[in-house]
Amino acid sequence: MRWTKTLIPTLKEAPAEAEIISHQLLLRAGLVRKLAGGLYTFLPMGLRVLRKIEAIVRQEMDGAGACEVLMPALQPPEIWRQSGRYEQAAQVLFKVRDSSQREWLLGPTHEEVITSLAASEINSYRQMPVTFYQIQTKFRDEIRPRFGLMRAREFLMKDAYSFDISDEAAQASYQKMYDAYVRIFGRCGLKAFPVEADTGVMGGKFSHEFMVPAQTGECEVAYTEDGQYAANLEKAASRGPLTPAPALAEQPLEQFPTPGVRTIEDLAAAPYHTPGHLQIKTLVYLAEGKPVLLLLRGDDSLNEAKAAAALGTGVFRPATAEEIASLMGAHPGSLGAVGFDKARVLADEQLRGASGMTTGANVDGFHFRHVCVSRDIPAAVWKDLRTVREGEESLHGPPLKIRRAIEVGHVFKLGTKYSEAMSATFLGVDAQRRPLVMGCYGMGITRTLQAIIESSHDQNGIIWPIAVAPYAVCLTPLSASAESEVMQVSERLYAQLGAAGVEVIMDDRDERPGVKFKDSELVGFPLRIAVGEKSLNQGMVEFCPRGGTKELVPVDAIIGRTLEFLRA
RNA sequence: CGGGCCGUAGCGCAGACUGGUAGCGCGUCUGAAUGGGGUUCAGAAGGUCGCGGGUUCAAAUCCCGCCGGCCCGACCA
Repeated sequence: MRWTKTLIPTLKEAPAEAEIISHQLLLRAGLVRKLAGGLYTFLPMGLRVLRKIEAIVRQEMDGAGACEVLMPALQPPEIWRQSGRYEQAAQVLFKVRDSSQREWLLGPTHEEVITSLAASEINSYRQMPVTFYQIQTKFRDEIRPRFGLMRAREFLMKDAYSFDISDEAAQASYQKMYDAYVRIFGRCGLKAFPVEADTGVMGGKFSHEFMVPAQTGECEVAYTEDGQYAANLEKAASRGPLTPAPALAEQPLEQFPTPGVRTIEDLAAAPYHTPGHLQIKTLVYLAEGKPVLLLLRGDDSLNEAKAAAALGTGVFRPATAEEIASLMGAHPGSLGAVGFDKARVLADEQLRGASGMTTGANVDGFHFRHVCVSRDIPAAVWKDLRTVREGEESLHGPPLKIRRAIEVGHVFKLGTKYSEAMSATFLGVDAQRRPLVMGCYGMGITRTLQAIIESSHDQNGIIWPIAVAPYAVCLTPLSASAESEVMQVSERLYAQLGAAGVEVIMDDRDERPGVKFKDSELVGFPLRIAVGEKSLNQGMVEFCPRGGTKELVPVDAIIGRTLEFLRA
């Protein structure tokens, strides 16, 4: 490819809309352009990278025994009603109507479609195990598209779905995909690591997310340095807070006035001097419309993913101030569960056995002290509700650390959630009809592209791993005039590199060397071969690996040197 | 959906408070010089100042409404 024949609109300055470095570089290097919030056009360089990632994914999926299909992006709402996700996922579903006002959905994912396919086509245990995958544009009505391709409304995703006759067999399919993911991210030059994850709206038994460490990531991961444990913060568990819950001698419950106290901090300050870990925090939520109290230690914070699991539903929200007042008879700041029986009470495990605690008296301006949780709040059901904190002991001992990361893949062991809902069954060896046992395996292709940039760049631009670079080599003649020796040698090298199977782009623009150097580094080609008069006079051209050191190589040795570099 | 900020040339921004002929840098085009790290000089093109209404002799500027964008939060398969 010749630079003048393609479109690489590089930018000196980063557009104001780009907050994080990878988003800025996507735009500055001319990989994509925004059409509207969360909608991007892929320009030639960006598209080539996307295709490279896709090719790696296809190779590894095929290698893992999966077979490719392509499913419609437009889907009938009926199958989403069948699976129960029409309401569950309503917030992210794009809905459209055809000319006769019939409703359709733009698929955010394809469990329903593949399950309905499996329901009709897979009938016997002889047809399994089988795994299908597809690479498709998916749509999500994101509340807030953000960070370029990281959180877009339309994005490219690889999804795979496995079907098995039993849990054990499904586990094997899951493991194959898990292994394939490790290889895919490795080939993309990403240090992605698996973490235990919450299954969320997908449902299912358990799941792993593949995370790329990045300060700008939207996820938080708790892990131990020995590599034995890593989990999404939504899921992470520990042995509990560093300051243990008190187990003081029981004393009679005592109400005392606390005028003006609204927060945990207020009560921790003078004149009360009751630190957060000696307080009980009372949160009022509405789960599927019904009130429920969630109790935590004063210094702990609620983990909503765990709350969803404890409540058995994802449909819940904090109660409003008015709802709280009418239910409790008191306002936030003075709430408590002592003697309360008008709603379910879920208490965090850390409160089990706690005594000598302080909590709101459910009367504005008053609190209770000497609360013994088991004695005074007997209705409480114990659940894990808290978010772990850095430094706490992990379940196997070493302290937890927390870091931010980008989620690039998510694999789920689904079980029979979808197959049961959609009557996808098969006949086993014993002639018994059973639901298919499923797994699903998502990978954000466009997000992976951006994650590579986020984790591989310097102050001059992107540094593409060879495996996904738009072109492996940027051939850079430092003169554009066709008669010059520089250009003639460049043309010859261009032809020879092409013949040797090297993906090469020649910067044939009539630009000054500085401009060409800056652009090739911004776009991030792994290798630049500069042909200039100075070195050519000594029979040399310049071999400049991106981010490495320049060396002079004789003209007739450069093809060999290049092939050697690309193989390494 | 709540809170905050912003919409002026392709991009980045000034002008607004204090109303009075639309500006700067980058980019683009022309010419010249230059020719190994975003070079220099001269010239040019390019703007319904987001949209609608109001106040005023006069609105990019003040007021009201709408639309769009960004940030924080809620949400996130």
